[in-house]
Amino acid sequence: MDEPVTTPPLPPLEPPRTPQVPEKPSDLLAGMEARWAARWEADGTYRFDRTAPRERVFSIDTPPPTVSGSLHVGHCFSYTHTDVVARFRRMRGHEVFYPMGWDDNGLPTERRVQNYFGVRCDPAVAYDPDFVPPAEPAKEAVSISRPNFVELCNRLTVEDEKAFEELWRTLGLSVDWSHTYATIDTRAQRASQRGFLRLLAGGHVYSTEAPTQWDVDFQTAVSQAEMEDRELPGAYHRIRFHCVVEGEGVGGDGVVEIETTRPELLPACVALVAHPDDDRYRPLFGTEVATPLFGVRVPVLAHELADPEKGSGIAMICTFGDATDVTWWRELGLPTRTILRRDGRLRPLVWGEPGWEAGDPAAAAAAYGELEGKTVKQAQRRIVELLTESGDLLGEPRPITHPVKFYEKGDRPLEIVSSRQWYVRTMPLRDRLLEQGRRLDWHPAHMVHRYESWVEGLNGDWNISRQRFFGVPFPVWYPVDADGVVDHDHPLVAEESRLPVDPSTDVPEGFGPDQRGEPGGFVGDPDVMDTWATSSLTPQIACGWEDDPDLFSRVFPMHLRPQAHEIIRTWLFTTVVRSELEHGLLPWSDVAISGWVLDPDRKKMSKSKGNVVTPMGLLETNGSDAVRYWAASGRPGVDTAFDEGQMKVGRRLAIKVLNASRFALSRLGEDTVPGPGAVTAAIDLAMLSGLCRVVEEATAAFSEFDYARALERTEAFFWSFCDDYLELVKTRAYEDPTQPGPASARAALALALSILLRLLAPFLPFVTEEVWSWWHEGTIHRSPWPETADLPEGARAADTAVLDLAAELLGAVRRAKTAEKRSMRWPVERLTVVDTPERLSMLAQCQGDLIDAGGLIHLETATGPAGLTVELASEDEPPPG
RNA sequence: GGGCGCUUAGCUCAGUUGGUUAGAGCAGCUGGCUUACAACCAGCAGGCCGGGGGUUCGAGUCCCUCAGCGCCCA
Repeated sequence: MDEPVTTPPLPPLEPPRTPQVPEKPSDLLAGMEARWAARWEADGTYRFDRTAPRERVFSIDTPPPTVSGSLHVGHCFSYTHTDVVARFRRMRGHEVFYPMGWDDNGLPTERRVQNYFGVRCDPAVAYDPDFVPPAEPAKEAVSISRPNFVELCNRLTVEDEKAFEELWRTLGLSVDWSHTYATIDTRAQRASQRGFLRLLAGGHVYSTEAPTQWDVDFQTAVSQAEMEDRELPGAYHRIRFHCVVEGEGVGGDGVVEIETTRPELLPACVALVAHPDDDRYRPLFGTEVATPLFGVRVPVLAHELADPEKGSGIAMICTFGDATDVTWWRELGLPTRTILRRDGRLRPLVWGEPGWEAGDPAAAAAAYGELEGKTVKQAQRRIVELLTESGDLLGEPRPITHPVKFYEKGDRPLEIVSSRQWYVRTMPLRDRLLEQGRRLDWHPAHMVHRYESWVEGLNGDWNISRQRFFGVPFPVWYPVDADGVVDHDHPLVAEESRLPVDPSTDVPEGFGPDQRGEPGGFVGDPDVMDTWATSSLTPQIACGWEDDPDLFSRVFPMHLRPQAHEIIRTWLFTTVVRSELEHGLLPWSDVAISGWVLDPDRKKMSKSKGNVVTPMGLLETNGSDAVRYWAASGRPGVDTAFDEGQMKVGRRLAIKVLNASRFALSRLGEDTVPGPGAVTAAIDLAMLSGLCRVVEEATAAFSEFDYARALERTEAFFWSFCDDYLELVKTRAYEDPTQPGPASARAALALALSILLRLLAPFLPFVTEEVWSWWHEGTIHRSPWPETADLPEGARAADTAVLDLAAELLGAVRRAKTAEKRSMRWPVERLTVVDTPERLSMLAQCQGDLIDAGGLIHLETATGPAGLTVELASEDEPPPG
């Protein structure tokens, strides 16, 4: 997107009132999350103002969590990253559009419903309006109709969504809960179907019957994006084919030996293939050989993709063993011999019929009869025995390890079957998609490589048909001709105004329900869409595409897509595809990639580990601010170890904020809080000068989505502010407020605290809001992000040297006391400082504070080579007080 | 096979365009109940910056190379 993120003018900071400081602030920690969450909801603190002009809007394409998956600590981690950015932008004056979605569409929900209720969806079963699921899942799954199954899916996801919302509210996500969607809800279905129909009208989708990657357990097609390689043991089997014409073959012995890892596919063999330059096989090209056991005549052909180095250099082509088989089949114009059913078992065949001509049909049938009905694994074992008996298996199988394609959620290797599917034309778009991906601002920048290598490696169009039940149906029907043949080439599409439709119950325009499945009638498309076909439209769904044009014009294209890196090839990629095809635009300007949460052994946090420590338990034990602190310490894109120790550090920080605030605000007393102009003391200006730099750095880091850096800088400053500055000004701030020194200290305290609280507010929304409420009327989360202009001129001009010197000398005094095993209250008889005239003149500017904080009785200075002597008061001299 | 990232204290990590003596927190150790905070504070100790080579007045930082770990793609 070319449109820059602008910084709108900030609202003025509301003047503070007299602080009301609680006696023991840490008592407030219990129940703090619930208290403020309820208050923010009641006040509409995070409500999106939909009248805001587009220039002021910052919109976020929140990842919809898979609600049927388990809640785990990784959710708290990555969603906090987005939330701190959202809060920063809001304080910068943006109107933040931050909706929440629920991903309930698809297979994870189906699986959960099957296990939870003990049911199985069978589309052949009729709808039972009175169906009640078993109280306890029975051993044998109950078959129920698709509408009943979908009802159960909807019922369970509502419960799951409640658990997520509860977690998000407790964690303090500044989501606008009036803008939520679910990927299976009516709006999402309408958008998905409308999106599909637009693609169809634009010629960007097509349906075809083609070899497809198929999971035999889930019995659905899967797309390239859902596939993964797994290294599996296998074995090369050397098998002998017999030449049809005597005397041919390698060396004229009448045989050709191939090697294959899938001997069970021998009945599906349609050709042998070798490289065109391979001299061993060149004489055979154009001849025919017969498959062992089955005696089917297949040609020997040449193709560049045959690898002379692999096996014996000549391969058998089956329909279909792998993707290369598909390429050969297509490019060499080979016939199809399908032997696998969609459940992964070998189907019945009649040998001798067209396509299955065998030298000896009875023998072929006998051999095949040993395999029919078996799984590929079982069939492989048996055919190896048969080939051994016939003498066509040569030597022992040679074990190897090789990558095998799996569905990422599957347990058995994918098979390739021919079936009718809808495809989105992505291949012609590759260059354009690469270009668009590079125009995004990636955080961290190197994540663009994940996108590039994915797009460059695309090997086919995007299959969006899934043979499943809980999903968005395709809004199309197909005419059935007078002979009962379905015409897939002329789909009957739904009118956009009718969407969403379910073609299994709704009927196309101009037809009656009684014409379903009849000659001259219609049939509905039986499939549902790939979940990514819906999730790729989250910007459109969340922004109200077509349903709410006014909202859409203000929030789309969006500004930020936050997500994890493992779904760059799915969610991010498909969203870019859809936005390009529908709008010709990038869907967002910036992408922020979160890392993973690793367990202490540096492995990706597993579900079982995540379940041991529930995220809600973590929030309750440590407080949400503490968990957020841990999460925000993980830099963008960097995998981060699960570390409850870091949460304890966050907890300490949160408590420190409460206590330090109580201290600073209690100095301000009943009087008016002095304004920044009252800051005159050198050491106060030095402190504010340091804070000025922190404001600059935190703002710059946040603007680049580097929240971790912003936190680190702010936190480091805050601790030294507490340890040194507060100690140094403690006494002076108590003194007569009408005097310039005390007035300066109080003004500096008030200003620094106000700025520090606001810098910390995105990370620690609960304690900062708590403290803010002690002395301000409104919420801190809508107050302006601090700017250097808030600081007095003198502070911006000053450096931190005076404070650094005072802290250094105070440190020396503390060291001396610790070395003598004295309490910090023990008086110092004499501190002698020898240094340059410049340093001594700085010391003169802060010596009052140093004397008070160090308990110095005498401070002596001299010009000379730097040196320092601390003399503690003698032991017989009792400490004062 | 191609690519991306990581490797700094016992652990988790900062270290921006090369620039004083490499930092923080946790854990450890030694002390201290100090009028904001014992849910705290002060202090101490702890490093061949993965190995090797190079550029430079100067390298944790830049270049080359090797190794290990993780991931992406084929």
